[in-house]
Amino acid sequence: MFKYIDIADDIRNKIIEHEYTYGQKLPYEYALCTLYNCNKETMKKALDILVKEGLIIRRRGSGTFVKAMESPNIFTGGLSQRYKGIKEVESEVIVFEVISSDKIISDKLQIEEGAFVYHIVRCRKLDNKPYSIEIIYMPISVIPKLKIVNIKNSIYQFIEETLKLKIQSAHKTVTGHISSSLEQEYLGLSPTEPYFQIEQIAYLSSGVIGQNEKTKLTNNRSR
Amino acid sequence: MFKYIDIADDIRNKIIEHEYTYGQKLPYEYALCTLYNCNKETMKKALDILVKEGLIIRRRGSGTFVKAMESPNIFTGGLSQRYKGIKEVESEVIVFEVISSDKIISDKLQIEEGAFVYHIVRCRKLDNKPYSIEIIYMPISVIPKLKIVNIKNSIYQFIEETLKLKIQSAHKTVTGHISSSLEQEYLGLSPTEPYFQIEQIAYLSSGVIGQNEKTKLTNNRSR
DNA sequence: GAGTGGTCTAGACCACATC
DNA sequence: ATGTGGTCTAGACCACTCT
Repeated sequence: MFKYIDIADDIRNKIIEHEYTYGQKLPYEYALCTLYNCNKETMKKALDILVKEGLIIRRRGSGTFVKAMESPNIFTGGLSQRYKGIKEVESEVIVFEVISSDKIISDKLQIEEGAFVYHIVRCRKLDNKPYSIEIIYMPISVIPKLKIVNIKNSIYQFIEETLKLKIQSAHKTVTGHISSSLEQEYLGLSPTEPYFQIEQIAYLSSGVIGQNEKTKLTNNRSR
Repeated sequence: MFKYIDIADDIRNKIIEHEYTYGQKLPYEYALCTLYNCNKETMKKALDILVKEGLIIRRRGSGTFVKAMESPNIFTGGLSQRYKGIKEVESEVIVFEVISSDKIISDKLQIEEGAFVYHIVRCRKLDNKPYSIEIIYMPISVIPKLKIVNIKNSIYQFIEETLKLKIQSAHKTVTGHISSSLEQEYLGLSPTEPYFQIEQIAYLSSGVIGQNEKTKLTNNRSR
């Protein structure tokens, strides 16, 4: 019925059938436009669908890449959330260490088993009431100089504002669990009280750090 | 930084501050374009943001409306989901009756307390394994002629294909719960096993039934 | 500077809703 | 028939990345 949906379907099939393989760069946008005989905006609509589905990633200035098996840069799990709302949040850092990754973690992050990763456990508080435990595993190669003060608040904020790196995309999956003893202790749950687990995999816009100092943050909204 | 985000911010503020009130029709798209000095596509991008946020609803041929307090047409709750995946689904109908709505239900559906609603409880099965219980409340005025055969499979499908009504939008909220005895019985959960509750409120594109018989369903995808 | 995506526009045409 | 949104286009310009 609609061109951009047809195009998205076609490209999705090519990804599923490995005609476009993991990590591969897709043809230049205008080349795709020629191929599908459509306009750039229409192509963008089509590709935006696949971006939402997590199949591809688009990098301004670089290109469009098939994402599925590409390495995420951060893996956070076990964010057990009890309340929503946008308020000031504080974090109590429970664990901050560098460990050798086991199979599960190395799989999630697509790194070599045994590679060193930060292991961070934070208890996040809202109005002094704990509302979530966040467990983060992140390869030390992403931010070799991470310090404990950096993770007292939002790690994402630290990454974006201090290190001038952009979180390119993040995908979340939600599952339900019975609270473990760790959660019970820090969140004050009863032994059978369930909670949410949100697993998030984040991608930086570039795997490489630094040399972005010239980037300016323009926060001025027009109007 | 970007015009369409600024416009969305501005209109969102006007909705929050009740400058545009619940149920009100927003100005014609081109009028908004004039107001914000922008193009139609840009305006669409802006409004699409608010659609995603659930603040407005857009009806082709009718207009754009502030949604928050508008009456949903269907309220389904307690869909406790254990597995995901797209496979064939069967439904065992556990309850199919018409009841008088209590306060909670009438609030959710924005109808008069005591108004008659269908009360449907279905156990959905995947490969003969129960995976969810779905509890639906729907004003009888939406589909006065609903029969039990119609709900053996997807109610949404029935509504869309047989009655030629379009589900205009649906919003879901997800919460976690300990399984109740009902869920334990039908899903075979242990007493403390948690599950998901997905509460969904669906809006039809029109509150009025019938007289849409001329609508054709064109399923032929080009290419 | 060259390559690549993102935004924005003006205008055409189409699909659906309402009268 | 008229009002209203949705899609699509051609082209301009901007923002970011990489070398």
